[in-house]
Amino acid sequence: MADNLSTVSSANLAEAANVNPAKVRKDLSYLGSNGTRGVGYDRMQLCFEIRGHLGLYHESPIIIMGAGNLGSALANYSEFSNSGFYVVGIYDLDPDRIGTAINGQKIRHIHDLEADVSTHGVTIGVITTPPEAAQETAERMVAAGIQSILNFAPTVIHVAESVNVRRVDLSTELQILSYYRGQHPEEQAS
Amino acid sequence: MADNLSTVSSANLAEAANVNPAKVRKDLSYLGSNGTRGVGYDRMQLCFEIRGHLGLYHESPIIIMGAGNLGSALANYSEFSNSGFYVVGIYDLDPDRIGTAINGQKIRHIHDLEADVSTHGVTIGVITTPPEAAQETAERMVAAGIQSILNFAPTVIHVAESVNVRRVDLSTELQILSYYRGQHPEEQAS
DNA sequence: AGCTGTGAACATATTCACAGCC
DNA sequence: GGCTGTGAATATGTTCACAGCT
Repeated sequence: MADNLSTVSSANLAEAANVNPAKVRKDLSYLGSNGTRGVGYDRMQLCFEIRGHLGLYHESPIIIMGAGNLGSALANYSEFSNSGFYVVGIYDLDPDRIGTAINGQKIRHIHDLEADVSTHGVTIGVITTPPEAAQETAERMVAAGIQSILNFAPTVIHVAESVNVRRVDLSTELQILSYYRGQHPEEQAS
Repeated sequence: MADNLSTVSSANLAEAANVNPAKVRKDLSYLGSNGTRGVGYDRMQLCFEIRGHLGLYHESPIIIMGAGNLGSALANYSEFSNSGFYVVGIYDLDPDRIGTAINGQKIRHIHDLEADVSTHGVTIGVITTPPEAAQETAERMVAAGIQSILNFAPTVIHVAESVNVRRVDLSTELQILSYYRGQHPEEQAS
């Protein structure tokens, strides 16, 4: 790791990310050939290129559906601002929660959703509702104009094919760990 | 979907999970052949089989490192109890938080970690610390006897190969959505 | 007839290995 | 000499398609 300051090699990156150097090179090659043979990748150029490809130069507004513990945690998640996202609203049905502020964000009633989405041009929404409300919530989000959904509720939601859905299930993650424990001593990620 | 009550077909399951029926069958076949040709899978037997394979018949103790918003949210996450996990301790360094209770769970000082892990025989730990503390925390967990780590900190941690690590990065999830938006109208998950 | 279980076909992802450039 | 970029080789994952059981 005799680090040159302005440059980084696929081997360096691979070590940091716990992956194979060839994979780093192949993946980066899809963004165009930005490295210099015999030298490596220019750090700044690489950052620039990656951020560009991820669309992080325009900050994207997101909404959070459900102001329970997880929704509140996400509203406070400062990492989002470093990653090109900002929360424009947190929505709930519970009258006790509505109007309460989380990290400067007022919790809003779900009937403000449609207006907010169109005002701010939001296309990404996060579901942190209880599982039984997730499907209905998803449908309402889609109807309001949301195109991409990150679903933390432990349910599979069904929406139009054109809507992008990713599911993150915390229990499932633990179950996967639990399953691998003792069975496969190999690393599967990092 | 002419549902028989005690039996379920790979097509039923596939529809619910948004995947291909053949995949369901192939996956289930790894647990042994539990279906009946011409009929389907017996619901109860299937549940039993899957729970067994995931090791959910013995409840597993877990610990949570970091009592910030996310750690607190996880401590309250009721779905864990339905999935075979229970939280034996939440640990933090902040003196203002220690002793405070979250959902009946007292936040404990990190120096109780080693004793608690060995007393309860904990093998799974969750990291919800700030990123700069994650590596150190992971090392301490491993030294205490933790064998599987679920890492929510936006950092890649490096530990012995024998330790199972899964990373869940909330910003990355959004970035993936953001990347796919507009590019691939196909579904990638559910 | 209906549905599982699975080899074979296909698709995708990862790694190797080396030519080509600096 | 050192490191990228990439075809070819390998490994893994998914789907097809159908034989075989009920």
